[in-house]
Amino acid sequence: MIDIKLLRERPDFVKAAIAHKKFTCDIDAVLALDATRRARITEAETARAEQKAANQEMAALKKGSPEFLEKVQQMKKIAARAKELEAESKAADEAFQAAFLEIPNLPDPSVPVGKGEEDNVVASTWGDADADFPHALPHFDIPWFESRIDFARGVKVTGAGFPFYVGEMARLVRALVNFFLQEAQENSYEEVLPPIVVNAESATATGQLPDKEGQMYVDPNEGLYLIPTAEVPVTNFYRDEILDIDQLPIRRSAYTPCFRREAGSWGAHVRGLNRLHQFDKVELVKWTDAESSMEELEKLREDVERTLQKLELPYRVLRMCTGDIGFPHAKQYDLEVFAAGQRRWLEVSSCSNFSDFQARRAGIRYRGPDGKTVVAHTLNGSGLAVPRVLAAILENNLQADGRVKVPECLQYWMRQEFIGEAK
RNA sequence: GGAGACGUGGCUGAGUGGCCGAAAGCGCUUCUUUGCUAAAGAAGUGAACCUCAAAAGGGUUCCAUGGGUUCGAAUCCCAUCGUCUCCGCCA
Repeated sequence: MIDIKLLRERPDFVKAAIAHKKFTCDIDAVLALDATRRARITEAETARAEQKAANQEMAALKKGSPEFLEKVQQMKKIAARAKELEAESKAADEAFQAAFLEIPNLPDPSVPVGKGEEDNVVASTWGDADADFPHALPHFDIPWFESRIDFARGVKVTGAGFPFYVGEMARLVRALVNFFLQEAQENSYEEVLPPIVVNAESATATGQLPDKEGQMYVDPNEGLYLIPTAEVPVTNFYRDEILDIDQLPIRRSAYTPCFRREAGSWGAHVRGLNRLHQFDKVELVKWTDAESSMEELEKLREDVERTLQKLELPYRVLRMCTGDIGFPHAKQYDLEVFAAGQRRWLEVSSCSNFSDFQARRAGIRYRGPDGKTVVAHTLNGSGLAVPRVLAAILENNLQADGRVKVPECLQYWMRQEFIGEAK
């Protein structure tokens, strides 16, 4: 949710700001609904105040006296009218809320204007994607790939997109998770191990509901959703709470499996590890005050970049354009590693500032220096998603002899320098 | 899963139909006194929304959540959720 006051006071500014986002909404209709709603609320509250005042008088009368009985008859009418107006005001409010929820967050002025993917700006690159990777292969073409990451048995046991990681590959995944968590800890993020199913309130607060319901796995018996990202439970940690400004910024990290139905997005470029229904990810989440979130976004991006650098994978940073940032996003960077076998850039992290948009939905506030409550800002970024990082490692580090060199930073957990030895 | 008890403000806890947004205590904030701290005293101390150009002020709502009864509900009824105790089951 954006700030309703801003919408009322500067509707043209809001319209202009979201004009370049890929979401459409009718600002004027929302404003009209807001006006109606406020009129209805005032009516209903006036009627209710009248009723309450009259009720006070009743309390002074003797019960059962003629005056009392007469008053009761009058009161019935007033009560009925108040009830009616209240229902109207509630309906008007719901209509407004529903429409208001459709308004996307305003992009930050620093976000490049653009229509879609093609207009994203490469902000920086690290490493040499043009270097010679003489032995690189798409990871799914490595001869031993299917014996270490077993898609066929995953299909048998669960379905497509749920592979088994076997032996040293399972250990490599675990090594990556450990490494990511350690990096997060070194960057002052406090680790949490959250629930991986959430209720509808949580999914709504972070913006998965109502729009992206089809992307989540649901348990209709309990009304619970498997999380598509740890962002959901972790951000909701402080839902409906008022924080102390001295606590901010709060930094948290969380490892979880993530579940995505990816309905409709199956097709080309999704072979192997490129897109899965279940994958592991370490997520970084921040809560900040209203002033410092942009600065914290840069720090968040730098934190993730350092981790990528330690893995020695070439990557690039994209400044996502207005047409490609998400619904709740004010600003977003995507980090993509270069997978030399496929010769493709794979998104491994998305670092985002939601400004106060998510926090307003989620009721996350803090008490400002003057004692007033202020809506907090929330941010998050992957730090990092495992399968695509794994894919890039397999492709880029493939040796002439068919083995894959384990990055230095993972050897502490792997206790071996190469994987993919002939079995 | 079965039986029972319970869910009130930051916390403890009163309140069983109108005078209750809610006693009292604790905590917290400010002030006074004091060389400092402590102690003592005084005042203040929830949120959301509507109204108001803004502030002040006024108003409405909120006693787990959602319905209902009633002129009137924290208080009565129903459902849901949660907590605790006992039993069963279980990693």
